[in-house]
Amino acid sequence: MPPPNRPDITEPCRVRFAPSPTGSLHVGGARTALFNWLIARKTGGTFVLRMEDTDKERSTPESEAEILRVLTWLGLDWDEGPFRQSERDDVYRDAIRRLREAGAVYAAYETPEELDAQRDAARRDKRAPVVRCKRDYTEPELAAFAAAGRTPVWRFAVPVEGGTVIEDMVRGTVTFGHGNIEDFVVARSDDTPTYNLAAAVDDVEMTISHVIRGEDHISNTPKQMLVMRALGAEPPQYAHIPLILGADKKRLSKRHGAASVEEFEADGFLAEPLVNSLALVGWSYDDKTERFTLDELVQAFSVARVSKGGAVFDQRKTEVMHGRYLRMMDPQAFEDALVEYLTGTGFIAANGGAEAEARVRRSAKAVKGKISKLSEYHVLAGWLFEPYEVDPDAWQKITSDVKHSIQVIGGALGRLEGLPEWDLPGIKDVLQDQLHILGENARDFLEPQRIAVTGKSVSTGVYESIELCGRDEAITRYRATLGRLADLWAA
RNA sequence: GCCCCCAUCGUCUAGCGGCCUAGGACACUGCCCUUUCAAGGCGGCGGCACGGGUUCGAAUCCCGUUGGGGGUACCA
Repeated sequence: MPPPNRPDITEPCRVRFAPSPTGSLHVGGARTALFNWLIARKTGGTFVLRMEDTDKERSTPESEAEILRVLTWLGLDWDEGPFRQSERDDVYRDAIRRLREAGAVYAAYETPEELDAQRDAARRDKRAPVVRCKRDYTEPELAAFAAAGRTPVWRFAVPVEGGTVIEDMVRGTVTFGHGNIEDFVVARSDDTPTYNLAAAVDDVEMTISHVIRGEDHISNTPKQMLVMRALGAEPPQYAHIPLILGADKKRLSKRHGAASVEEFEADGFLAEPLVNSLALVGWSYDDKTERFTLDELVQAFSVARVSKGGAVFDQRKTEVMHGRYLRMMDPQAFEDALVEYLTGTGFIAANGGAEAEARVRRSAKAVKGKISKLSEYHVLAGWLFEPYEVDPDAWQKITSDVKHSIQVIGGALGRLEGLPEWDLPGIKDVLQDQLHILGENARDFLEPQRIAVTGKSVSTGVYESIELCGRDEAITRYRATLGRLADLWAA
């Protein structure tokens, strides 16, 4: 579409998705992965997957497995990796060694208290709370530290002058003055690398051409660029995409409801329409088009059209779009997806296995026209699996005008009993005819029928429900309802 | 506090100096439907944060204010 006046990626690129395996895949993370994947596929580039698990406390193999699983479920396949930073220690060690040789880093022995004091003092002075550590220890001092078992961290010696500028593909030129960047730690006292070191080294080492990541990383970017340059490498291009927000405009998190892809999956969302919705958070194609298949997204996506501002994730809209997707799906594909979902939730097993599956399959068509996510199946068709019972709210509706209900339900029952063939067209014919005879409007006539056969005020379509219920059961239900109504009328 | 970013209907957005009396989608709402409810169709409500510039002309460019967000660790 009308290409905005912003840089784009058109050449085959090497991009990466680098989550830390500390939980399930977040909607925000999924969207970052998606944007990277899309641009890789669009340009014929390479999508690299890298686990940033340098935090041994919080990283778990379960989380990694879950992230891989969800990425696969979403349809985002990777070309290289998953690499694990925890397995690349030698790479970082070597980088730190080179940094030391170049004089770009120094050993720092400050205690946490000393660091706090330094930052507090700066804050009181209304200056940036940056840490600059002592570098000119004497031999005896160093010997004393060693004797006391104190091991240093290695800090990057940030230049005192100047600044680092990012030519960001979505934000434009962003400059950070070196005076505001502290001498950040690149290696912990136990010799393990920190995020800023590992990420910088890996992006260089994996020859990443474009780093597309959340805006929350933008203040790390100058640090990583400094590391890269000290290592004699040119930084890649950067594109910092806006954060996904909750309704309160804060970064989307679990307290906003469903915040992980896993939760959407469990709630009966399908991957393709979910990806469609995810793509539309912080990106748009033009002033109208909103429906995209995965392939269409690959064609249409461009980083030049990524928006700058944070975007509230509208779950309601996601659901509505999802419902439309379901309605337009191939009937057989929908049926299979439904069965797969209900098998996964244990619904089918809990309701008798094969027999229940057959019933689900028979009801799929009727459900398809109204459902917006698969977890709603039980709302529409749950009655098919339960003993007949009229819900209180439905009973209230039907008894607000008992006489009318008896007339309408009784009339329909008579016609249904006389049906030679129990099929949808026949049921429809006969009920519509009855509707004519009674001179009713559809709503007043059909509502009681729904309740008579399903016991619910919300369900699959009336005609479909009657058909699905089966002749004997439907007639039994009609008679039961009519009986109760008659008792009420007599009283 | 300090650094960085952002700012069009409630929400997601189109818009890049005149096509804007600001377009679409979701939500909300009214009506229609002898296939009814949470389906569908047709309408309606609703926005350029504010103040200064620049310009013949600004939602679009510049400055400031206000508001929101992110960062500020031996987390990533």
